[in-house]
Amino acid sequence: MNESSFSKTRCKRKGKNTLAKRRGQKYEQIIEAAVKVIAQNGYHHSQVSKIAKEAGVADGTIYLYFKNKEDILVSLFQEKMGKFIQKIEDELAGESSIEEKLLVLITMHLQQLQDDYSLAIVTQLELRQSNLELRNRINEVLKGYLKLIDTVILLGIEEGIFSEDIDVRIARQMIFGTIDEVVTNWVMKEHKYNLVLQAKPVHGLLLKALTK
Amino acid sequence: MNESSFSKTRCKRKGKNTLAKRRGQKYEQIIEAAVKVIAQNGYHHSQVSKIAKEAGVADGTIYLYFKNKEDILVSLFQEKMGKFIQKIEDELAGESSIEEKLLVLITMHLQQLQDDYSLAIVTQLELRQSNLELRNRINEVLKGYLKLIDTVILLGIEEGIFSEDIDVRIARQMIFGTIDEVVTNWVMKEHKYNLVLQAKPVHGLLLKALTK
Amino acid sequence: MNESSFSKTRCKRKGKNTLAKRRGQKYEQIIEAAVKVIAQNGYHHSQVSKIAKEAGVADGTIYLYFKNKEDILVSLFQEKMGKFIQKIEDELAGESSIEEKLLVLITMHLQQLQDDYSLAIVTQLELRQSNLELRNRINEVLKGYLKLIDTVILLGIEEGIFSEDIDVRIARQMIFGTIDEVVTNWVMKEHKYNLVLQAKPVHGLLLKALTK
Amino acid sequence: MNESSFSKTRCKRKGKNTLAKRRGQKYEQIIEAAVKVIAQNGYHHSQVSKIAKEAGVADGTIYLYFKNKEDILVSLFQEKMGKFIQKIEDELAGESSIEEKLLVLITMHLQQLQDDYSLAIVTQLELRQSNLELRNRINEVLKGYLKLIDTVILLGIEEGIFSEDIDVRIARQMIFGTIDEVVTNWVMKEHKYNLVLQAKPVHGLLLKALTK
DNA sequence: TATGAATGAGACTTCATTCAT
DNA sequence: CATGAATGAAGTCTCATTCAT
Repeated sequence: MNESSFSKTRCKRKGKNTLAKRRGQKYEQIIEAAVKVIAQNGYHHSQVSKIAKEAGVADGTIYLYFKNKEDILVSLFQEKMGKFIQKIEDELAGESSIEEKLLVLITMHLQQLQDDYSLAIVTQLELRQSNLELRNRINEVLKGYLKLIDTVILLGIEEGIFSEDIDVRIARQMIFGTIDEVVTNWVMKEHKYNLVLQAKPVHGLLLKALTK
Repeated sequence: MNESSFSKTRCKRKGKNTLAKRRGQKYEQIIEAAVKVIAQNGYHHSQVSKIAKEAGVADGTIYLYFKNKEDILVSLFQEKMGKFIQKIEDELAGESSIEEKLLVLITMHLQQLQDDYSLAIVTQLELRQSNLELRNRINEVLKGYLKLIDTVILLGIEEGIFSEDIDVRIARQMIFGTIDEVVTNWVMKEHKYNLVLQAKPVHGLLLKALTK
Repeated sequence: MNESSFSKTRCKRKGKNTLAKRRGQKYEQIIEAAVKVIAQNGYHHSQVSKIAKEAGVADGTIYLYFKNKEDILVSLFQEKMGKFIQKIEDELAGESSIEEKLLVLITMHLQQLQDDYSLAIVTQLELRQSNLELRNRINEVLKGYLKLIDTVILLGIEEGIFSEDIDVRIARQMIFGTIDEVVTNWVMKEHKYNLVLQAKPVHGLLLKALTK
Repeated sequence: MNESSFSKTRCKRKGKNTLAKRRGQKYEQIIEAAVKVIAQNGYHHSQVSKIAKEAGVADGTIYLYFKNKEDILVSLFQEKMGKFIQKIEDELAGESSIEEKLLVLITMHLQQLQDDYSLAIVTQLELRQSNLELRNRINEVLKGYLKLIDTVILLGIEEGIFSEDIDVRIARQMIFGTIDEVVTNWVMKEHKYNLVLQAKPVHGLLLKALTK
């Protein structure tokens, strides 16, 4: 994910052809199939028919659950990112010190992508191969995560641990940019090393940059 | 650019049409046209015919200078990135202190992309919409820049300014990831603010992270 | 046909679209359209779109039934030649004397092509405008016919009518080469005379060559 | 060659741009290059530029000696066939008996193509991949050879050796069709056996067909 | 004569989406 | 709800030919 995408908005549709049923079992099936197929074949070789086959449904069925192909991608990102953020938020709540909170954020970010390599490929590489419109929608989804990072930074400043001179936006871009870059490198190196082990040194550098 | 691409390799062409041609006026014309067209229309709407028209040459002429459409992109990146790095290297040579060197690197990176918004769009957004093979070739090109960053980090450690505990790879990922994220945000916000002004605060944070 | 092509092999298609489809009505439609279009316009001016239009289907539909353009040609040949041979075989079974069998073979060969001038153009002229790979596949199909000719020759020898000194391969090449040349000439002369009437004199010469 | 092509006619061209210079050294070079390139790469992969390169001339130079690409093919056939026929005619003159003449004709036909495998590929396979117009021009060239065959047949009848009931056209088609088929088979079998050795049995069959 | 860089028309094939069943 | 056969628009690349030098 680039720091440019994340949200919970859903396209509304009216009348009979609404996608109200988005919560069916097939909806999940298709999302999972999409992650798998895109991770395996790459964005440009992931035809709707291939996703449908992997999901065990007919091509046309896709369009009962998603407006179009792009909508699969955005929904995929929304689904996965929603859970991604939720987990981090839950974990953060249990920590008291700001240093711990930052470590947890970094660790959880790395952990979750290490645990789901297919998802990592999709978020770090394949999902970026999209047009501007799609990227903007993805950014809406990403915003939730960025706000979470902002919260941590602001809390650190409030508590007097982080310098009050810090430009929050830039600090957030540093945190997200660094972690994102670490993950992308890991993916491109075909995850040949332990990603979560990078959390400690990353935490060290970022904390040093932020603290008074 | 993702921290994953940069080099000087040139693809070979068969027969008479070899590298010699790449120095022709038309070669430059096509590269410039490609940057403009891709920045304007996005990667997926930049047909070869559109680039040819913008360059003022026939469609077929493109193929006298480039192996295929993808080759235009890679060459574009090589061409532009070669100059991009060269400028930074030149500027770095003039600075003595490591703090200044880091500031110059950040500033030049931001400056060059601010000065060429079309190029910024292409490197930050459009060029990432490529398949894995293309991305690997781009990464080769990017390597030169990453090595440059490594050089600065190692120098800082040598001089006793940066902590010797620093993991160079991670430090490099932080520096590149942060700057890259700053630029991408600027591009996605449609460059409504001065990008170079971000250099100072970015420098402040990164320097703080690295110094003993 | 050159003495070099004939078979029943079917190319495989991946996924759902397998041979089942080849029995659809559209499959036949496309084959018939291809014969007509190629006979009228020549191989090199028979675009897929033209064939699709003649068949009354969309361009893309062609690719649900055929792997590519070449596959239309091979399938066409297989389809038509299969019936061609079958008819001759059926007719031969009804004849007792070897002389009659040879006459039937010649007559049927000429008759069938005279009855379908479009097919004659395609087999004698257009289908030979293909690359080596295609020609080899066509030859596979043709083999069935050549074997049929061999059968007749061997029977003649067995029955003591044909000389046992005969080189079967050469005799077969004479029979096929002669009939093929007669048909090609008829086609190139724009079928201005009755082709079947050539059967008698051809039969006379060939029989004389073979008999003891 | 199909029994459908051969002549000495040359397209006339007027004014300065005439191809009067067709007898230059380069003319021969290009013809030889064309035979070699077409035999090696097949008709469809024999671009004008490839022939030019093989001939050691510039692409444009081709057009000083030939009207267009097709003209190279026709000229090639004319050149080669002219010599082909001449040789057979010369040889025939030395023979007295009609049986000997027929044997010489068959042998020479096979011999010349066996001696020049590149030419055999071109005449038996590649040259047939042409459009109707080209084929008609080639047939004009071939006529000379067919007339030669007719001459032998008529002589045989005159001398009372061949039956006077023979249809000369059909006899000629049998002779040419048989030899042509024998050669084509040899080429497609990648000339793995001695072609000239086929002359005797072919002669035996044809002579038997024709004699009283 | 000779060159060879430039031209530009032309076609195969893919694949997201629809809709009759 | 589900299907999957059918659609048809759209784009990359080749290569015969030209023409300024």
